[in-house]
Amino acid sequence: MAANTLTPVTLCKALADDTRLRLAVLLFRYGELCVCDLVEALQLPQPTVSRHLAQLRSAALVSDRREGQWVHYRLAENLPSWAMAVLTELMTPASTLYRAELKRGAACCM
Amino acid sequence: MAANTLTPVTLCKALADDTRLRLAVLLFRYGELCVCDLVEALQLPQPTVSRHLAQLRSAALVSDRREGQWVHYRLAENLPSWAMAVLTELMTPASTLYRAELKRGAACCM
DNA sequence: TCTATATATTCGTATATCCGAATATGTGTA
DNA sequence: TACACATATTCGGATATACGAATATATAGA
Repeated sequence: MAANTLTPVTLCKALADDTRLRLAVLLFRYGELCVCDLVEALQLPQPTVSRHLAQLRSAALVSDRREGQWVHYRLAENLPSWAMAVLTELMTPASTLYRAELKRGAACCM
Repeated sequence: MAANTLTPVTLCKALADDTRLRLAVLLFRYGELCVCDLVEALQLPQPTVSRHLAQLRSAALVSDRREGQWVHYRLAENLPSWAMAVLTELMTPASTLYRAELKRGAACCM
């Protein structure tokens, strides 16, 4: 899983999975969340969430920051503007679909 | 390959392949093209192009129109506005990447 | 050091996806 | 009907991807 340059296809592949798109929606909405928040919001096993986060990371779509035992994920800071624009346009319909996740994402493990 | 409702994930899956994204770029740019134009522009075997077009069709992203021996493809007319917005944002970087295809796409089989 | 908690990775397997090659279908024309 | 051209589909195999289960790693605190 080599680190990729973000291209249109790379971005689409990264978001072409329900779990990863839901993760992206949560990070887009809340800015930064730790893995346990994401696990709780998505109601999926922790290894599943970690694996998908690793894919998003290898697509250069998100970055992580460790703080003690927790690892916080966020959308990559240096995202190309076109990628941010695509994400923004996807958020409108996705936020509607994933309302339940967004609700659960409001809680924080800290 | 059942006909899908267009969701954010469906759209991303449809565009998560180099060939299909190039097809989308061509159709976005030229409005309507027949299969032989697309084959010429992409420099790929005709069955390959047909198969990918079928996937785009089953994602409800494109529609086709037969005219004699030719079948013309275009972006679906009834595309949800969010999908058109996402496509529009993807076109900027994709058009840069796929300049050669766009150049070849200017020719028409008629 | 021992333990608990948070997160990441590996392994095995099931399923999906892509492609080339071959073939089928549809349409126009002689 | 026979043939040519445009397009679609099927088949078989290679590769990619997703998942559950188990395990490994990292950090904090007793």
